[in-house]
Amino acid sequence: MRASVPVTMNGLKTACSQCNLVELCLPFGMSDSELHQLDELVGGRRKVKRQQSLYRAGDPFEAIYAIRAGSFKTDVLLEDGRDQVTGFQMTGEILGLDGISTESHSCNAVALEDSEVCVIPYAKLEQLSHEVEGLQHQFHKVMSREIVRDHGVMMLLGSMRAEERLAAFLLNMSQRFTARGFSAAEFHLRMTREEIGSYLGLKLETVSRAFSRFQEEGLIAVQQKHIRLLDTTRLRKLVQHQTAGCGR
Amino acid sequence: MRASVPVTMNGLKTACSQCNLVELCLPFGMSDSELHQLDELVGGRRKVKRQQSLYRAGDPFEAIYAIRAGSFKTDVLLEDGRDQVTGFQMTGEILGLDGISTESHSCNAVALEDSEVCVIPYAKLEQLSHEVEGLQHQFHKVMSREIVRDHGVMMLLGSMRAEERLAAFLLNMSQRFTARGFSAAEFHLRMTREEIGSYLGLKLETVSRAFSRFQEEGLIAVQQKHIRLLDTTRLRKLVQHQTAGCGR
DNA sequence: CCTGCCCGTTGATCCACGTCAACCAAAATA
DNA sequence: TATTTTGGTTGACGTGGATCAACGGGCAGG
Repeated sequence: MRASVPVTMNGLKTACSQCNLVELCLPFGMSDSELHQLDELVGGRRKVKRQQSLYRAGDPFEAIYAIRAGSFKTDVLLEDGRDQVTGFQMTGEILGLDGISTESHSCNAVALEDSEVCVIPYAKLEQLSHEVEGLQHQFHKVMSREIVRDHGVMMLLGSMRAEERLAAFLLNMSQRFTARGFSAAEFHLRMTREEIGSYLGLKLETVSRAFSRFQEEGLIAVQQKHIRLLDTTRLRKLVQHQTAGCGR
Repeated sequence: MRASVPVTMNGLKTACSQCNLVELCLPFGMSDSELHQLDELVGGRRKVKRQQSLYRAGDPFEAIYAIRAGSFKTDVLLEDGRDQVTGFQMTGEILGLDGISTESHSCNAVALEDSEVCVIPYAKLEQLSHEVEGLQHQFHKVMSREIVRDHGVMMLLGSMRAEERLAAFLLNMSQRFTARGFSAAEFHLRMTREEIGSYLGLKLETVSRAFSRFQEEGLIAVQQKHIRLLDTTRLRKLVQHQTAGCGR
């Protein structure tokens, strides 16, 4: 072991090569030597307290962010007050990609709990992409993944019914917790029913009712924000096919 | 004028520097000298007949495509047959970005009319991005724009009512036709009511009724797929605020 | 301990949109 | 020309989820 292990404190230099989130984050799949070249990438860290914004719609775009700890939601809002949660982000995921197109952010990123991010100055990313074979490609993959994910949400919003949407949401969360080494069957949601509803295009009451219904049916066990998945097979069936019969 | 102007035929080399869509397409904003470096970018052209696929979900990803002429829709489908149109694309717009993440396409791209695309081999794009200052950035912008667009659609699907969605759709089409030098107030839709409905998360009957209602109210004139916008101000108001009163 | 606030649950009612069905026009085919 | 097919419109009716409203539990602060 080396002496100079990066310390988790504001302002201190962060090294991707020393980070245990590397498997989930931007440098995923890069070689060891490439990884060391990336140690220049992160400009610093930033802590964001629960309910605070990492950035807001309209803010000038300067950097993208990799979540080191905690979780976020992103949302857009219309002048009339209506808003829409466009995504929930967990450790290792990248925030801020929306800002590249107009050089200013088009949504708000709000911490769902006390969190910390790595600040990746966009100019530095572009520059390093020229030098480090593999970074460019990896970054493209991250952006492309975001597009594919958004298409999935569009599918969900455009052609699924309430319970199908919630089932899809729960399975997605489960899968992402699993990827982070947590239990696939038992987890703690950091967002409120209203936020889930906004994301799924439903009212909070509908979300609550769907939770209750799933519980009645023995699909899950709900205790506040703590969720246990009891029958993922049936949950999966629910997403793709509708409860049963109905054929078409 | 030079003699060697590129000819619009299959297999013939296409040069971005000679293309009149440059303002709308990937090379937007690049300098003349950069533009000439891009003449290597396009691998060739491909004609796609109406109703035919440019690529299908699952196809291996090799290239992205710039639309030279015509228009496309992209859609995803669930095993149970439900499908969702995720977007409509016009000349100058880029198709295929979804394929980068998994190295295989995640949706279908279908021509809405006889169309032609420039094939941009992805490997060549990555390579040229290293050499041509500006191409990388421009490409990032294109991807980011797609993400922002998708968020807009999520907003629409998640928190707007039928007529608001259609109004937003019409205004968006108008704006894109304008950018291409066509009339802002009068245009021809290439897609069916069902495809519009799928995109907007509505049934075709609902789309049809909304068209009729807009016509009754003097907002638009509809004649089959030919649309004339008569009162864009009220259309815009409809999108953001709901018809009138109703407060919250 | 009590108090207040936020969040979630549940019930009753309403309505926007889906569903089902008939019909028609335009376009494709013969 | 008649004939089928495809896409669009319109009406009648049903329903999933929104809305409105009451209530309750967890938790922070006094």
